[in-house]
Amino acid sequence: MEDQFIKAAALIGDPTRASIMWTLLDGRAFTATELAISANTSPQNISMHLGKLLEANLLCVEKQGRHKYYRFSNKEVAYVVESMANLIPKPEISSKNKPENYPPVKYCRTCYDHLAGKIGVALTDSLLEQKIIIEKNNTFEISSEGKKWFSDFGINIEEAQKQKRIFLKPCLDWSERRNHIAGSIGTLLLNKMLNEDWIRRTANSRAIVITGKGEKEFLKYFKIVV
Amino acid sequence: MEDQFIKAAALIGDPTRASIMWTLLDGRAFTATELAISANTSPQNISMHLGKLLEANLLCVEKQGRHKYYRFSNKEVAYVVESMANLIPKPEISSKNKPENYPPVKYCRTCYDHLAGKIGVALTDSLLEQKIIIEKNNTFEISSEGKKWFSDFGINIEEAQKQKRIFLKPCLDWSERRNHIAGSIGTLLLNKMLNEDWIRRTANSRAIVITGKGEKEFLKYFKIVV
DNA sequence: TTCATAGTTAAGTATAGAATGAAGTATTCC
DNA sequence: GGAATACTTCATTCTATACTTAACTATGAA
Repeated sequence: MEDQFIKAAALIGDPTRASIMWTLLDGRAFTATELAISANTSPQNISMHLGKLLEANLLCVEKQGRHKYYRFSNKEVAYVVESMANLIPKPEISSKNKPENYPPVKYCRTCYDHLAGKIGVALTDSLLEQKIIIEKNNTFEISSEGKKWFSDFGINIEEAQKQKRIFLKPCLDWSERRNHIAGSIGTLLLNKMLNEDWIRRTANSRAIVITGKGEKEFLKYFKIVV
Repeated sequence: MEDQFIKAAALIGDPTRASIMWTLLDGRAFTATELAISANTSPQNISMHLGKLLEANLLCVEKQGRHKYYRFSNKEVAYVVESMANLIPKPEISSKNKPENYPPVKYCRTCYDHLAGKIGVALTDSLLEQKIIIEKNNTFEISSEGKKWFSDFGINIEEAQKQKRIFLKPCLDWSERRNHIAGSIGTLLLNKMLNEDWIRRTANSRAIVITGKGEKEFLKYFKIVV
């Protein structure tokens, strides 16, 4: 048991492979070349490392033409990477270090498969404020008014509740260190916003950008000034 | 940000340091010598590695005479190690591989600071069965009868609820892959059982043993045949 | 068909950093 | 006091494995 644990740790512990995992935390699949670029190494080298991660079942791969798309093979792997990201000490935000000095990734990013960062926290605050969700013993619950709200918003709560994965759970975000909504509801909200073009993913980064439409909608639905 | 993540990953990724973390997952503090023995290496080497883990704030240390006791410096670190342990593939349990063939650690162990393994899962099942706790959207809640039960059992719910840390949360155990109760209630139950000598910790292992008294009490309170 | 791109495989090298050996400081116990 | 134990520091050695160079297959486009 212990030796298997050590193997898993060593696998993620190599700098190049850690860089791969960091990139994949985004939740999207990346090609070998993209991963080589973001890890700043050669294609041969990344190929070797991806081989090891595949072998250990930490990643899975999908072939599309001459491209190969790599992603985490399951949630458990993402949890490891997220929990490691959570170890990173929060940077001191003094009046000198204005938000503008930080990369946008800090303010609007996805956390594996849900919305995290400042926007995720603000969104959660707004849902709490509007009593759409309520906090109870460090978990979130959807209120009865909340159920109506989600349905109006275009998200089928009953459907989501049927899914196996945790329905509505808090996720301690490593950049904000505040709970925000993860779970299937988090995923549904994220997808809804992507589909409706409130937000767009950026290439090669876990950051997302808010569109003009998104700005208006965030204000309207969540009273969030972007 | 990424480089800090990579450093953290590399820190845990070294085999000797991973072994240290594995041992500390127990939740207890260990001396440098104990860690050297369990990691099967020299005192000098363990000292070097402990220095690095301290430097990175993954561990903290408490001096007691000529001994130095090392432990995780916070919950976040334990979460990383637990989530990594969770990656270990569950061994196939066929009729040939009888439970007896597995080391006791699998059946009765602590999970950082609460009761895990078969006994932890059985305990949780019993609490659910007796409607002391109820499952709701993948989280646990204490019923009103449950509050009385805990008070009779000698655990002050109101006091526990005041504590900052998560009060009652499920923990996916890596050996059983079943939810069981973690959080402050988990800790209180564990401590109660240790104090009342239902169970005892074993040296140099995360396993715990059940005492004769414990056997009777587990049967009486939880209908668990040990 | 030819060229370009995406990715892999294999053999050889280089180096980071883990382990070792020797020598030191504290602390406890007799 | 002296011996034993717990732990650390530093200089040196060693080695696992990440990375490189080179040659390969496979897909797609011109």
